[in-house]
Amino acid sequence: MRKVLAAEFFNRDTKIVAEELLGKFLVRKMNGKELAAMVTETEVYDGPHDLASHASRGRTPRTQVMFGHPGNFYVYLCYGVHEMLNVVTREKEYPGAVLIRKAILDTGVPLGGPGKLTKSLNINRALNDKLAGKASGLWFEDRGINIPASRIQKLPRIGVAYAGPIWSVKKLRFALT
DNA sequence: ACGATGATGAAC
DNA sequence: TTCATCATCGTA
Repeated sequence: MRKVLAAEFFNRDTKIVAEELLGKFLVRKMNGKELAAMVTETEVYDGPHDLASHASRGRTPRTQVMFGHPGNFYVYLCYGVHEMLNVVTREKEYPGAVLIRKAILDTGVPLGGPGKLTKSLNINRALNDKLAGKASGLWFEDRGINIPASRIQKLPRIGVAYAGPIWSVKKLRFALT
């Protein structure tokens, strides 16, 4: 079983999408070859009220992507150094996204940390606002792996202390054990 | 513990 | 146009 995830997969509750992306494969086409990595850690950035989300400051040239089409990538530069990969969730006009934080190559090599993951898979802002799919050279696949809820750990998000005492501690990071 | 490194958004 | 800030990582 090998099914490319389409836009409707992402047009759902952001937490559901973040949870269901665990065990799915992120596939990158690079110079004719396909590199596949199973997603093992995600983070939820959901809605205008989420003070950790870029969208909490409203629609800006950068964040408009989050208000856009579900299934599009949101890629931005972090700390002037690292490209961060997100997928947009929910219907148009509602800002939601899932940050892809970790994955493991089918060779067993872990891609740990969102900055290292994008570097390894040659992902950058050229993919910003592009639809996840074979046309863009980067997509998600369901390869039939079923993840039981007992294997999903819910933890606080990383690096969001600026979001304040409520939003910084919410357990919106999902990790596969 | 800290510096690299540059885009972003808000203020002036 | 300036300025503080930042969804990280490698080195110390």
